[in-house]
This record gives sequence, structure tokens and C-alpha cells, in this order.
Amino acid sequence: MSERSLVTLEDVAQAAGVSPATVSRVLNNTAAVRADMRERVLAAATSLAYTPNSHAQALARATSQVVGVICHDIGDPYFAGIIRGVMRMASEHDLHVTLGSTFGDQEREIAYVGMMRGQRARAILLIGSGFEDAAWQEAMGRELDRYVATGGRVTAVSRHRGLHVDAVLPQNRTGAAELARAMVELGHREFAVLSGPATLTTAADRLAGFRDGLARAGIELRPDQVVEGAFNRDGGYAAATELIRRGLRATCLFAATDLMAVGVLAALRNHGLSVPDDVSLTGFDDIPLVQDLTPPLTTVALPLEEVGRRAMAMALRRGTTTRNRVERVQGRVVLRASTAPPPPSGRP
Amino acid sequence: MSERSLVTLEDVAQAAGVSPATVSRVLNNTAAVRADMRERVLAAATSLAYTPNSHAQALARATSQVVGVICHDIGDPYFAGIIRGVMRMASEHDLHVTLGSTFGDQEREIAYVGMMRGQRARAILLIGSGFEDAAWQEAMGRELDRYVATGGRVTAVSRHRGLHVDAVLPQNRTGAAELARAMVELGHREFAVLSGPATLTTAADRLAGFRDGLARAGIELRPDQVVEGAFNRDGGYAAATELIRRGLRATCLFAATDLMAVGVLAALRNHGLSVPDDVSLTGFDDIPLVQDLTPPLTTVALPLEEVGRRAMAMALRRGTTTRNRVERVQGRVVLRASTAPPPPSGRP
DNA sequence: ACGCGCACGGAAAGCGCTTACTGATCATGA
DNA sequence: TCATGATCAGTAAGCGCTTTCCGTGCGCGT
Repeated sequence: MSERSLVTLEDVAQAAGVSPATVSRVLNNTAAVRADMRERVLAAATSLAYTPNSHAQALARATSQVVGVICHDIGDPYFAGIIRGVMRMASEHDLHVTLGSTFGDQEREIAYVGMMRGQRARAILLIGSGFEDAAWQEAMGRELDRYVATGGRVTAVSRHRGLHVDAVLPQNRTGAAELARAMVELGHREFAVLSGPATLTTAADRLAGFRDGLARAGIELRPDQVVEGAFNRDGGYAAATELIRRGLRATCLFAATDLMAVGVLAALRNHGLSVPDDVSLTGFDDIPLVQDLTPPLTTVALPLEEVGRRAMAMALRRGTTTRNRVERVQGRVVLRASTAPPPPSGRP
Repeated sequence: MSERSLVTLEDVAQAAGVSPATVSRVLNNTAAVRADMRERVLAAATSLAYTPNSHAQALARATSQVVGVICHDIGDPYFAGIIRGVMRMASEHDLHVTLGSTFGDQEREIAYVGMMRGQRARAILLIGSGFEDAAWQEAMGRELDRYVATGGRVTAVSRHRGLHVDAVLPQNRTGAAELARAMVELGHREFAVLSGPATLTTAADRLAGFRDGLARAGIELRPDQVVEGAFNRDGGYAAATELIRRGLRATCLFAATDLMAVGVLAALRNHGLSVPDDVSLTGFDDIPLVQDLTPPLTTVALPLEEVGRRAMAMALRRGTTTRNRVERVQGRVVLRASTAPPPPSGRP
């Protein structure tokens, strides 16, 4: 603000004919105040439309209502879903959520932590995959340690290697493994994976899990049947195109995220391949709308909003030990029409 | 924060052997400081990992880096898309974005404004439709006026009746009118609308626009062919189901948002109706993914991210006059495969 | 050689709150 | 009746910064 004229505690005190201390006590009811004064103060406050300056409060109380939430891309339904849950929980505890969207920029992620440290945020929520990158882990770890050292709390959603933080962990690995198993049960023997950037822990975990599941059935993934793409629709499209270029041998495809799966579906269609008649397709996350694709997408459902709520709740709950807390969230394989037994002829 | 031990300006000053004032001057380079001192200060600051307390800064400077963003539901791709643009712009100007998600609760919306006033936010962005509700307009107007009176800036995205604020206005009405025209040109004569809650200005505008477009061709919308539903996927589903129950006479449906259209599509399909063979379907917004539906959705494309950027930019730019500024954003009709000429037999 | 102005650093007064601490006032028990 | 606590309101000292106002020390002109 620039123009003065903001109503202050002092103003309220004068209007009510009491001391600032009394006003503060009434407004926060932090001590007994005689009924008549209390009334006067309340009346003055409402008539002046007084709103406490939260910066001043933060300064005086040495604690703020701010919590920071950092995600890769608020435009991605996966993050949007989780943050939805965070917002629900936050508004129940009336916290001020400061949002950071990194757009995949690691530096910016670290910068956001610094900024939130500056805001004396009560907690920071790291939503989304960490990076498989030692330098980043080091730098981010340092920044977070500073924050934690001054009493901050950090909760991550997804695995963040190298960071010692509390976490809500979607079980990417076991979820992908179960998905693989389900596909094997459907009769598939030849698979391909449209994976995310190898630098993202989540991508690595899902790929590893899918391999696990196949391994249990004695099936291996041929290296040329694993293609990396960006963690979004177009990344899926590009990866699928590349896969087709290499020669598609699989009867079942696993896209590391639903968003990628959408792109994969489009690519397959453009190449005249039918899902699931020619090839089955699976995703991961169960973001809204994939049930409305044609065909509806088989995927591993993660309770996104719930994940957000739990992360927020965990950050609010003071840890009892110094050990990092961990909550695991299971994914649930949801079979829809994008998967079917392989065509009798084998692959197209 | 609770544990003291936070590095303060004072600490840096001592470490550098200078006065706090000098440190402040160096860090904000707000005045000339001799090179050697500057070095010492900078060195001390980095070695202590100093981060200024933004609350203290806000207090001392009587201005903060916070901007507030209020939307209905961060989980909705429409809002997520706009906010994506907002975040981009914000991070370029390194502002701290405080997010509010009202979940359609009008009271909470007003409460958020109060909270942001408390944070002395530089600007508040109201993303999403206003309400056709005099009481709300009154209450919200009062709250915003207070905010503006103390130097705050408010920019709305979408029309907010009764509020005197700057705005970025997606041209809902003309967009819907053009869409209607395009459908008429395709040969349709019988229409139905799955509209949003009548309490939302955006819903009202889109419906009115569609009527405008039809009127130009001398076509009227039968009252029983307009059904209201919630502004989301399930609202569309429910509205379409109701429409079918009433007896579907239209050959072309207009859903007030893409999200609703997705639900409509599902409902039609469940009732054995094919799009576009039996009935054409159109939406509004062009959120990601609707181009990947089967059939891809005809809709009015709004540049969501751009809208977000412009709203943020407008809020940052100080207005020159007292008149409220307005920027209009045109939608663009995008014809996709969900629309086709009506079946020769008329409606199914 | 002297006085003047300029460049730069420090002291100190806030910004708007919270919260010991102090001091009245009043009711109680001996 | 008077000391003894409770109760409750006010005073004032910060919280961590910014910024105005001064004062110092230097270079310069004459």
C-alpha cells in the first residue's frame, strides 16, 4: 500500500477509548477483558472496518500464517488436483497459501524456497517429482536445511532423493508393477513404455515398477521399446511417434502419466492403429477426463485431492521424532476399455 | 518460525563491521556505498545465508510483494490455465502469489479479499465469473472498495456486475453468438443449450450470446431446450440427461463450458446417441484435452494463459485515469469433428 | 592555506503489531 | 480491619527492516 490512511490497531484503540494492548487482547482473545470494554472494542473495530496488518503480526509474533506450495506446473491436472486438496485443507485452518510454479526450472524451484523462507512460511509443500540430479539434490538440500534449521517444516509429495524431508509417497513403483501384472494376466507378452524424463524420480520409479511387474512373469522389456518423452501430452505424442518409427512390437503400451497417454492415443490414431484392438494403452494417475476418452483409459488411480490434504495435514502436525515421517498412498489399477487381450494375430 | 536463531540484518551488519543501514543500502542498492564496504557486506550476507524477512520489509516499506489470486476451483482446467499465465507473469516480476480457491462459496470469496487486504497485497486478481446476486455484489463491492481505498488494485477476469474494477473480458457473448452462427451455417435449425448456473454472469452471457446468434437467423430457443447444470463435467452429464428425459428435439447442443460438454458427450453416448451423426455438440473455452476427445470438440477457443498474463499485467500497470480499464479478449470458433450438418432425417 | 560542497556512513525514528511487566482496583480470609 | 491475592488495563519494549537526518572526511577552488 502506499496511501496512508490504513486503519491501524491504534486507531481502533482511540475510537474505543482504550489502550492498543486491550484491543489486541480482545481481537485475539488472548486474555480476559471486561465485557463492556470488549464490546466497545469490537464495535470500534467493525465500524472502522479494521483488518490487522498480517505483516506486523507476523513480525511481532515471530510466526506467520503462510504456507508455501511449489509445483512444476499448475496447468497440469495432476498438480491441480493435488493442490485442490491442499487448498481445501488450508482454508479449514485459515492459512495463506503462496504458490510457486517452476515450469520445470530447477533454479526457480530453489529460488522459491528462498522466497518462502523470507516469508517465514510455516511450512513448504513440495509437490511433484524430485530430480535424479546430484547437483540439484545438493543445492536444494542446502536450501531446505536452512529453512528447517530455523523451524520450518517441509513435506514432499513424491520421492525426493537426497532430501531429508517428510513425505507423502504415491506408490509409483508398486502401482506400476500391479498394472504390469494386470496386463500380463490379460494375455500380453510384448510391452513398450513411453516414459518420462529420466531425470525425474517419478518417471524412474514408474518405469522400474513396470519392469518389476513384468519380471515376475519372466518378461523383459526390450531397450528399444522404452522411449522417453516430456511429462505432458505432447511428450507422449512425440514418444509414441518415435516408438512407431522404431517399429512397434508391443501389444500393450504403458505411458508414465495419463497426460502422456492422451498424446500417445492421438499418435496411435494418427498412424491408423486402434486402441485396444491393435494395441492396448495404459496410463498412470487417473486425472479427470481420462475416463471420458475414447476408449476410456486404463490407469492407476491416485487419490489426488486426498494426497494434497494429507500432505498439508502432515506439514501442520509437528513431528514427534527427528525421523522423517512417511505416508504411503497406494494407487489402484482401474481397468477400462483402452486395454483388452492382445489381438490373436499378435501385434498389428 | 519459532526457534530464534534466524539471521537478521543486524547479524550481517556485525559480521561485516558496518551499520545496519549500510547493509540495507547495499542489499537494495538504494544508495551509493564504497566498493570495499559493499564487498564486505555482500560476503557477510552470503556466508550467513541471509534472507531478508519479507514481513519486516513490507512493514517498513509500507508495501508488499504479495498479489492475491482468487478463483472458483483451482482443479478446473479453465482456471488452472489462466493461473498458469498469471504465475508466468508473476515470476517475471518476482511477486509472491497468494492463492484462494473458493469452491463456489461466495462468503469465502469475500473472506479471501479481506485476508489479502490484511496481507497488504499489491493487487488482487479475481479470476472467474461474478455472481448475478445483488447481495453478493453489494458485499463484495464494499470489501473491494475498502481495499481500493487504501491503494489496492483489483483486476477481474470476466464480467463482474456491480463491481467497479478493471477487467480482462473474454467475449463470452459474441463468442457464443459466432458459434451459433457457425452452427446455423452448418444447417442446424433446432438447438438446445446446457447452460451453467443462472447465478453466474458467464453462464448468462454465453446463453444470451448464443440466443443472439440464433436470432440473427430468425431462430428461437425453446424454453424447454435450455437446461441448467453445474459448471463442471457432472453438471453437464446431469443436464444432458435431463434434456434427453424432456425429449431431445435439437440437432445441435451447446454446452456452456467444455467441461460440461465432456459430461454431455458421456451422457449422449450412454443413451446411444452418436456425436455428430445423431447430434452435434459444441463447448466453450477450448481447454486442453478436448481436442483429444472422440470426436474432438468444436468450441470457442479462449487463450487462457494469455488472459492470465494480461490480467496480471493490467493489475501491475497503474491506471492513468479513474475510469476502469477494460481489455476485451476475443474467442475464436474452432470447428472440430463433434459438429456436422444435421442428419438428413432431422433429429434422431 | 582555508573554506566550501560533496559523498558516504551511522544514529535513530518509525512501520503496526504482541506481550512481558507494572500498577490499580476490588474481593476475600484472618 | 488490614494484608493478600486475583483481575484486568495500561506502559513500553521489542520484532526486523527502511529511511530521514546528521556528521564526518575528503576534494576542490581561490
